[in-house]
Amino acid sequence: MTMKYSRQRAAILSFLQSRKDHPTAELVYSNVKEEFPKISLGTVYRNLNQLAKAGIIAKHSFGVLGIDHFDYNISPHFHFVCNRCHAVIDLPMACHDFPEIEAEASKGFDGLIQGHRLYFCGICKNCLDQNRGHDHEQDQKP
Amino acid sequence: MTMKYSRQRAAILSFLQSRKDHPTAELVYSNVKEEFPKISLGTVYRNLNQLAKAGIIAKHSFGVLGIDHFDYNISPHFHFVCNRCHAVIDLPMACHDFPEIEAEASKGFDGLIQGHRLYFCGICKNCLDQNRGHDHEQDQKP
DNA sequence: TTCGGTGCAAAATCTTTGCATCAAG
DNA sequence: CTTGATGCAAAGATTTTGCACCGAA
Repeated sequence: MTMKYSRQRAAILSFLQSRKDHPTAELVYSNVKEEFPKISLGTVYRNLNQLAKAGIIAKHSFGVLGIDHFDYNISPHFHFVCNRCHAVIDLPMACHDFPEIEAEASKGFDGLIQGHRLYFCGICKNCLDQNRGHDHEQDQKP
Repeated sequence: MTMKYSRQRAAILSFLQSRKDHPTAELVYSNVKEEFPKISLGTVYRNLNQLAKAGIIAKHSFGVLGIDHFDYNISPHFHFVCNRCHAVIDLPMACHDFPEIEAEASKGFDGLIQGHRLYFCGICKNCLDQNRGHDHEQDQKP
């Protein structure tokens, strides 16, 4: 199924390119809506999924609330998810794979291990600054 | 908020205890329903979440389809998620933490890193056996 | 008797899909 | 013209919640 040009898809991709955070479909929608007031959320989802399937963008699902995040940066890198505000942030961490991890995981395991997912959790700088010296019962468990 | 005994919750916990896979709420529901035909899915969710919050069971969200999995085994261990059938399987892998990973992730990062999540993906033994020598376009991307 | 638990149904979230129409090639 | 893309609304799938009633302590 070849991909035909569309101004909506171009706008979606361009918006994604302009941000270094990892927008949700809803956020993409509300921003692209400024240029295309009649665009529908369905179109946004269709295009994001299509671009992801084509390997042009990346779709990440961190277990948080079952919400997908989309990333223009498809080069391998690690992510940080804030336990408080759920922001997704790139880590500057050098991206060496940990190949020994998969080798070790294979020991004594019947199936075929093809890859692994690793991401980090904690409190982002914004949230740290916002409430110093408060209690934070609302934090998620690690 | 103290926890009062209920036969439904006991049955849910007992079912979870009987399995070494990681049932979804729906699966817990359909099984406990045999003993309590009138139990509702809402009750199952309320109890699973309550037990998880109390630290009696674990709730895992692997990015797959936004479905939660519940685990009677709360001791730290690693998981494998099948890209084809989405089964969640415990790995026999020795559970040494990789503490150097978090130290390295902190370098050059403003926020506070409190933990990380790591799990493995691939094809489980069942799926490997079921279709040898076929194409597998339906496999998810790593 | 009191207060947490249950069943039921409705709602909240996030995402996908059917269909008539539109527009790129 | 042909086929993919859009907008809209409806439906899916998963999880949560309001409420009246039930049952453990």
